[in-house]
This record gives sequence, structure tokens and C-alpha cells, in this order.
Amino acid sequence: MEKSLKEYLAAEPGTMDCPVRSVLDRIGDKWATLVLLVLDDVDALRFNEVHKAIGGISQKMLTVTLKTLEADGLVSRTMYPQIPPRVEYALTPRGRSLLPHIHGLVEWSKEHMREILASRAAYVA
Amino acid sequence: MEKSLKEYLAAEPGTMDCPVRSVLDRIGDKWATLVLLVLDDVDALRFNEVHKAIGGISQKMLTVTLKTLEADGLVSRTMYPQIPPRVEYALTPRGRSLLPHIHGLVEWSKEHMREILASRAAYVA
DNA sequence: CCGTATCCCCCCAGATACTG
DNA sequence: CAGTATCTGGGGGGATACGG
Repeated sequence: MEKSLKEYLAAEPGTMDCPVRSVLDRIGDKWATLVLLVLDDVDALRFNEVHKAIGGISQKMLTVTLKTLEADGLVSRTMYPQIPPRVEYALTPRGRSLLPHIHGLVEWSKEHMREILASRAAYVA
Repeated sequence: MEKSLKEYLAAEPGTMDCPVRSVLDRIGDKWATLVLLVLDDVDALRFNEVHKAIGGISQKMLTVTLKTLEADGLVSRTMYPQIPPRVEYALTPRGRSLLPHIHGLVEWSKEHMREILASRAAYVA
């Protein structure tokens, strides 16, 4: 028996394994999607390369974000035992399968950003 | 001259009007997407109907979320001056144009939820 | 019925300093 | 280079009580 989307939404959050919430929370993560986007269109990036590609992210949050993405199997982490150490991050196939949807959102954002900003400005509480 | 996605991402967040961040932050909002989803497939819902449809949301956060969505022009708010008051919320055309993308994410989530949960369980910090 | 107003706590993110 | 460790504050969000 498949649970419907409505049932998932109406359920208490603790009832867990709601796919919408658990995954949307990750998409909604302030940094996670940005990391996925910078890893798109490249083979792999080193820690500091990702860091420089994303303005405003702290080292700590980048570490946390990368670990989470790795735990979810969306990003791979490859260590080359050298001195100095070299670590490369790349999208996994699973991560790559998510990116079209993110790009869909990005495109939508670009198309509607102006009118949304206009709406916000015109909106009086 | 169009700014590239990479330039947007590399820019400091303060540099603002980055479409990705400003809209993704809304998508990422813990409750906003859930509200949009429950308003899909219906004409309109009253405040308490939305409230009951989303498990775990507090009255305060629902109010805030609805206001934000209204300010962005994604949701419309219609008041019927009666006693007791009647207020209905519905998707605007703009909001409706966003929903396919959200559904795309939902579908992706459903397809990959199991393997993601498995990855998380298998992941040792 | 549909909210607002207020209080207050917790936790997350930023800053900073340090290590293999 | 690629991170950890520790501290700290600011604000998001829950609970509660009240208003039109």
C-alpha cells in the first residue's frame, strides 16, 4: 500500500520517512544546492576550489555540507594520500540525476526573479 | 550583459539579487513548499484547512509562510467580510508555474528515498 | 474563525585558533 | 592543503495568551 502525498504532509514530522520532507530539507539547505551546482559541469573539485566558487560560505559549513552530501551518496570524496593532501569532490550518478531538477528551479528563478522582486517591493504588510 | 550562474555563486551573498539564492531560499523554506503542495489540486483552502493539512506546523509559522508566499505573488489571499470571517488561500498563476518543478523534486525524492536512507545508514562518519 | 503579540529557549552558523 | 575544536550570539520557531 502506497502512502499518498497528502497523507505524508498531514503526518506529524516525527512520523518520519516522509520523502518530501527529508529530501526537500536537503534541497532547502542553504548551501547544499550551491555545492551541487558548482560541481556540475566539472569533473571534480578540490576543497578549496569549492570554497572559492561559493561566496560567503565558511570553512566549517562547507565541511558539514560536503559530509552530508557524501552521506546521502550525492557527492563522492576521493582522498589521494600525498603530502600535501589532495581531496577531490565530484557528483555521483545519483547526484547527477538530481541536477536537472535543480536546474529547472534555477531557470524558473531566473525567469520570475524580476516580477517576484517587484511583488515584494509592492507588497505592504 | 548577462551574469553567469558561476559569477552569481561566487559573489558574496550581500551582492544580492542572485536569483538562485533568493528563490532557492524560499524553496528551501521548511514550510513554504509544503503549503504550495497542499494548495495544488484544490481551488482554495481556508486557513484552518491548510493548518490541518500540514502536520506539525504552528499557527505562527503558517501565518508567516502564507504572508511570504503572498508577498512573492505565489499565493493569493481572499477575504470575505463575514462573521465569522472567511479567508481563502489559493495558488496564483505564478505559483502554479512553479509547482511542476516542485513535483519534479518530489518524484525524484520518492524514487531515491530508499537508497538515500540506506546510504545514510551505511555512512560512518 | 483568523489571526496578532509576546516571551523565551535552543541550536546553528560564524569567528577564531589549532593540527596532520 | 584540508580540515578539526571550541566558543559565542542572534534569530528562527514553539508555546501561550489575547484581539477583531
